[in-house]
Amino acid sequence: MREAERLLAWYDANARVLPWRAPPGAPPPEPYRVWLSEIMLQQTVAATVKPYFRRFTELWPDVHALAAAEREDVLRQWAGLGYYARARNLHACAKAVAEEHGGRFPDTVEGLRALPGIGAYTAGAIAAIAFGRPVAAVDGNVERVVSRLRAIEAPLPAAKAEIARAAQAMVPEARPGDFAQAMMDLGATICAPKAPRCLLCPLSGLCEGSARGLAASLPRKAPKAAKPERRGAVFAHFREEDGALLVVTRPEKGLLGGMIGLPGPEWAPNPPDEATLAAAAPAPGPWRRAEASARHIFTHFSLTLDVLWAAGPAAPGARYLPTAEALAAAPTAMRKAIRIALAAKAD
DNA sequence: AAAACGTGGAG
DNA sequence: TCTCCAAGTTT
Repeated sequence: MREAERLLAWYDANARVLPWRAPPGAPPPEPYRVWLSEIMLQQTVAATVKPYFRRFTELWPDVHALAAAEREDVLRQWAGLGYYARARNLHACAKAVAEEHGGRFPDTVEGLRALPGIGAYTAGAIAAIAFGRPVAAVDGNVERVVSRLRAIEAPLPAAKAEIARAAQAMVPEARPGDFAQAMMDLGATICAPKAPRCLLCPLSGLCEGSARGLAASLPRKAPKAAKPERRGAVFAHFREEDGALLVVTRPEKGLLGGMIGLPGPEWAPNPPDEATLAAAAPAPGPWRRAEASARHIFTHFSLTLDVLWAAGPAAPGARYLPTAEALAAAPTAMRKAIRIALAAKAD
């Protein structure tokens, strides 16, 4: 318990001020806001989340409002944040809470865990922060802090269970929500991945990793696979009357699922040949090739997208969006391609 | 159980 | 320019 007390004392003086957070010791924020922020924060730094959180809470102040929203609007507002399955699950979860739970989030780890998009970490975080349950919320920060504190040398992900047990053993009965956030703040600001600032750490005297000079090298991780290259092409078709851009909705599942994009052949190790290109063109052309290509790095592969553009009469049955709207609703990879098409057309 | 799934900031 | 990787979940 000594660890938790030190950490909470540090948190009382050093807690980051964040829009989804209550000050140390204050009553917790609404579960809806805790949940929304936790989903957005998955694999995403706080600074990136802030404007999205503000926008979502303005548009949809509670779970009923979000449940009643059009899914397309939710995805559009999420555009740019990445991991779009989160947005699809967010909407599904809002509907489940509104329709099956009377608009109230479950207040237990098990109940939360059953909702779409809520895994072990997020269930723990909501249970602790919104409902005061004495449970650990083990994210990347906590794995780092705990593996250093206990000098756990087994590599991730094998060490996950051991780390989770050690984390749970640290959770205090009082202020478990503040404790969870304190662990994350410590990991984000002091117990940093590369250069831990042990001199400023409230737990340094209790830290076995620091004592043994191991802190900066923990947690150990299995080496990651190399990133393959993929090539593709997209067609930017501008409707001649008004310059609106032809867009398609990407397949429901998979990469950028449900988001809008520019049409084009499937991405492959090699650039598409002429026949493949011709078969994928959404309108007659003639197509001009932009000088620049769009380059985008995804989690598990790198992509180079050639950009072909043309202006002409509307293709029958196609959807056209004003370019500003297309840009706003598109995921980043597609935004890059659209910008290149716009620049080429302006020349 | 390993792989799929985004993006941008830091060093 | 390049590597690392951040408040993970799903299949």
